[in-house]
Amino acid sequence: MNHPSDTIGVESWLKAHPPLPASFFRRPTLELAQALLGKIVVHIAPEGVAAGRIVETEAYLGPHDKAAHSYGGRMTPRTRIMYGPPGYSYVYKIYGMYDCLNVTAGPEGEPQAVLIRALEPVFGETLMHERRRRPKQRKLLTAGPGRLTQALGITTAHYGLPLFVPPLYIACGDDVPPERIVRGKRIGIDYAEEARDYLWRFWIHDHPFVSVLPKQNRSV
DNA sequence: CCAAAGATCGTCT
DNA sequence: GACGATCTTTGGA
Repeated sequence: MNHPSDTIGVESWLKAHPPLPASFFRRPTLELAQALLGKIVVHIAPEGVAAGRIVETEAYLGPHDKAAHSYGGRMTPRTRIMYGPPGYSYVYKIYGMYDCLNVTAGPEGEPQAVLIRALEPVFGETLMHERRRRPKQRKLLTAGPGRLTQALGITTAHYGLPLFVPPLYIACGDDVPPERIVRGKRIGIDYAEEARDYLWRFWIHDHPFVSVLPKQNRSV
């Protein structure tokens, strides 16, 4: 299967989408979760380059957030990277079979992160299609945290990498204006008591690659 | 279209 | 030893 984006030279595409600076990540986590919308996740792998625009994120705010892996200040080999500086990859395995990509956030010592929940394919779609075992619906390539990591070839082997240098980085893309950002409750954390109601999920309004469309929406 | 169930293993208790 | 910041498949309406 061929795709128009594959005909663009890899080198010229990469040159047009350089990494954002480390300073980009240095802002309050709820702001970062929104600032990441429209930016592009790029992975340069041996088998090729794949990239997607971020259209959905969730913020996890550390020791006081019952839905966060770092709730209560838990410090384990898995959560360690969240205690470091912002802009690093926190990749974890979920349900034994899927990998989820997070961007560490907040200043050093504050174990916070932003989960990347959905992308819109922008480069290397043929490669993504292969990695995803050729789904029938294009949306199934990258709509969902487990799907997008599989499409981009991201695994727990990429744990702890800086996301402002190759081979895995966040590239400049669009700034999404506030009026196009919608917020709602986070997905799959019903056990988290009061934290289940926090509106810490953000997505681009009406975007076709958003993973789940909830009933209770609210503009930012 | 939706709900239910199974898959499968790293991580923490 | 239990469970999950998920996804796929299946079966019924």
